[in-house]
Amino acid sequence: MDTRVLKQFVTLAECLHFGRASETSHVSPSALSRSIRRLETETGATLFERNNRSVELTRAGHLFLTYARDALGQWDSIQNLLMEESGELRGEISMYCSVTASYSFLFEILTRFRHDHPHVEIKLHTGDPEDAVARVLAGDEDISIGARPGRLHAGLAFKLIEFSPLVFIAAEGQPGPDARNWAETPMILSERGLARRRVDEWFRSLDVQPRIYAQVAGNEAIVSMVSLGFGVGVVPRIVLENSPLSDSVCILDVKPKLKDYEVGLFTLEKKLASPLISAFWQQLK
Amino acid sequence: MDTRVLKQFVTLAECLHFGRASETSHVSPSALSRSIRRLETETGATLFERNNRSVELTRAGHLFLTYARDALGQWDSIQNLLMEESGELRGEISMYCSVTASYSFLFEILTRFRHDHPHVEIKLHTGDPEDAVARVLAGDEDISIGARPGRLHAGLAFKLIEFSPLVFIAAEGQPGPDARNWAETPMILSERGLARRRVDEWFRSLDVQPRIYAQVAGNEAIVSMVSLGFGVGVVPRIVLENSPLSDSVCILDVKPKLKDYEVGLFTLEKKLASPLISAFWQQLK
DNA sequence: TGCATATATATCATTTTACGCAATATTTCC
DNA sequence: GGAAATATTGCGTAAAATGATATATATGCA
Repeated sequence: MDTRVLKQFVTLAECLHFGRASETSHVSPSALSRSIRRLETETGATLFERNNRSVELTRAGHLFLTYARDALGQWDSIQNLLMEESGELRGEISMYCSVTASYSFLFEILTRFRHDHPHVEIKLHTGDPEDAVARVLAGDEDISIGARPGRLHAGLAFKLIEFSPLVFIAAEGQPGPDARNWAETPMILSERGLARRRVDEWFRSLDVQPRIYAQVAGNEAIVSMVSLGFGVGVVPRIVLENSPLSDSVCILDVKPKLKDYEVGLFTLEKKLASPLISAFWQQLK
Repeated sequence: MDTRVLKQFVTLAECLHFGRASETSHVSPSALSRSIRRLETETGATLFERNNRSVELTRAGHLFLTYARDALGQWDSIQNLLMEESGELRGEISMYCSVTASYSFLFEILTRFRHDHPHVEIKLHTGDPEDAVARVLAGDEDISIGARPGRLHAGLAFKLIEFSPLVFIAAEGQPGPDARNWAETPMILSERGLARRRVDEWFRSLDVQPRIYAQVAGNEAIVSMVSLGFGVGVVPRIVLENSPLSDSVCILDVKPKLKDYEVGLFTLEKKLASPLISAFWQQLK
């Protein structure tokens, strides 16, 4: 069965933009354009009212969207049903995590999972772990790995893997923490996200205006810059433990300590109904 | 959307025979075999338990069959819904009738219908009109043309087009009916069907054992043989009216007359729910 | 047991279909 | 009025599906 066209249609109906929709669907814009056109000739209805500047669902398009969502849901259901029937899981899970995560615990998790369910394919995407929650919420990924934020978004499920202290690091051979003048220390920080918020708060509590040398995305980049002596950075300790540069930096004994990262898995609660996601989820712990 | 594979699956599930199923689906056996296999790898379940001698639905196959029927039904529904929405009919109707029917009233009917609904394709199959009812009942065709049988099968809808007398014909220049000795007249009759039953009954009422020269399928063949002087035949008059051989034969004034044929359209009552079939049906009258 | 038949599947050449890239046309914004 | 954005089309290529034929295997019958 060919569900791709239906998925493409739904994607386009949701973002109303051929370029973005084609990207999400992993096809070229021209291919998407032709798929939609084929669908339209096949149904005999115009599904999108579009000119070169805007895309809108027609009345018929709305009707078809309801159908498409339904049909895709039922296809999923029968897949799951047959899966249960055979007792063997099949399908695909998309994951998102940082490079560090993929090197450390993910490797072990995936090895075990692959052994138990050899027919489930894992599509792994790596990137800034600060996007972990957003990507799952947006539906871009089934599961992601990241740090638990203070408040969990409604409908979001979280499973703790381990605690990892958020530590200050400096290049090997820097002056000790007591001698440090924070207002003049060049800092290498995340552009955004949980780590950045915690550090900002930390400086506020000390009533110090930090001197920010660089704002970067991704913890690995922070370690690199710190090891080169550009300044002091803040990363989860687990990043250090998996970094080839860990010998070039040292952890500073800073007071007060930053709150530990709670590293774990995110997924949408509703996705736990899927046997695949559920199996992955259950296996942990 | 690709519904062909699902249709093929349902067909196979119903007849449990690759050869016949492939014929019904208008593909080669090898293509069907591969389609099913693809479906099986895709779902990860064995849908048919088969060796070179028998085909059976597995448990998973039954589940999938339910799904497939449902999915096809919903696809039909959305097609119909969009059709109503646009007010323009699209799709395909399969028809079955005799060559004579296609030459006579069908031409006019189709011309009109095609004008009103240019996007509806008519797949016309011709053959022995005695099969008209059976083919519709078997689901091979949406609509067929033939003579109304004495009792209408349950669920079968019939719409009268016109009455046509069932007449005895002989080659031009044969002796008149009064002089005829029925027991010795070579008869050219249908192998089976309504005409044959009526003729058999007619002979029985005369208490005569007919001398059957040939039994053929198709009224056109009867006219041919009669015109060549092989004997006396019985056909609906409409066949004569559309036959290039009509000048070579003459109608015998036989008593008692056979009951008129009620020529008309057949379809399944449930198919009248489809906008396409319904439109075709409504247009007549 | 062995041969003929039926029938699902594998092989291979061919046709059909889908795709991506680049070019095009059209709309909107400045 | 020009520039940027963006859906679409043409065209060459790659992939997929198909049909004809061959093959393997199971069944029935002598």
